[in-house]
Amino acid sequence: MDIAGDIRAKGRRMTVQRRLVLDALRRARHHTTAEEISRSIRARYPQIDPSTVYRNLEALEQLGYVTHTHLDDRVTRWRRADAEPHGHLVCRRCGSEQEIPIDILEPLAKRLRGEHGFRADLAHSAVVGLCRECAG
Amino acid sequence: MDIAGDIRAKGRRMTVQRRLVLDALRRARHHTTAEEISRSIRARYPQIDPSTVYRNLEALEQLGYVTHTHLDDRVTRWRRADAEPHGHLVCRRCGSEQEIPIDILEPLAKRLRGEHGFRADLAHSAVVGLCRECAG
DNA sequence: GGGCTTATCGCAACTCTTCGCAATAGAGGG
DNA sequence: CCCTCTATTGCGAAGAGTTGCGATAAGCCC
Repeated sequence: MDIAGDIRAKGRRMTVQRRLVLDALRRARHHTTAEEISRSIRARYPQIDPSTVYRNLEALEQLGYVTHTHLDDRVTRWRRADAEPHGHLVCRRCGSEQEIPIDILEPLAKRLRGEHGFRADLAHSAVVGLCRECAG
Repeated sequence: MDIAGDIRAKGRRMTVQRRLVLDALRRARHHTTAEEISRSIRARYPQIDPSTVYRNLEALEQLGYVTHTHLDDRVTRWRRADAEPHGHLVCRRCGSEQEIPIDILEPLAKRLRGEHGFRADLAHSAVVGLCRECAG
């Protein structure tokens, strides 16, 4: 697919900055933070302002190319939208993270939809608790 | 129960500032933010620094008197630990929040415990998605 | 009550993120 | 290729939360 053309078709523009943000997300293996992306871009292109990175992540999310997730801290994690969705378990004691298949969360999603008409996105936030080691 | 005595027994101290934070949480009906608590205290006692409020919330959480929750924004919500636990549904479009009985989330907690040895605290983070109205 | 130890405080500096605004530069049309 | 429109940018400043540090005062012992 032609991202640039698609973006233009939606009345938005493909700028150098936007492409750099997309590339940084492409290079990143896992979830990254805006601050990390900003630093990696500014290493080569110091003239690019952090606020531009923040705004582009938001714009790219609206356009459907990236999504964000919340682990247990207050930091927003970003990744490409075409990566496969999964859930997260985060230990509140040792901070360890593990990914889990999304279908484990499905029954709950189904129930929330049936009983509350609520379409849950259970990949959006991590499940917080105690991991096997910390629970003892 | 005597909170002051309990705190001292744990080698911590009961200060004026700590008591004010506890009182503010007691007055608050629902989840509040650190910033809100800080403002309400500083209205009467402007000499109390916001950082003191943040540090006290953290200390009181360690001591077991308060807990925090994450809704969909980056803001941490605080409440007394003795309030009854419940889950949250937050609509990512309209921002509406609703509370749900915690036992709806129980089956998932049980499964995560069985399959991953993970003790999930499903009241800790809100479930994000689309509410009935916004899902259409 | 006085002295001692150290948890806690207020302050100042700093980080991360957001916002308003004037300047810039994509993109479509002629 | 030039012109026009406006999405987007960089900058400066403000918000919100965190951290280091010297000063303060809570709690314990006598």
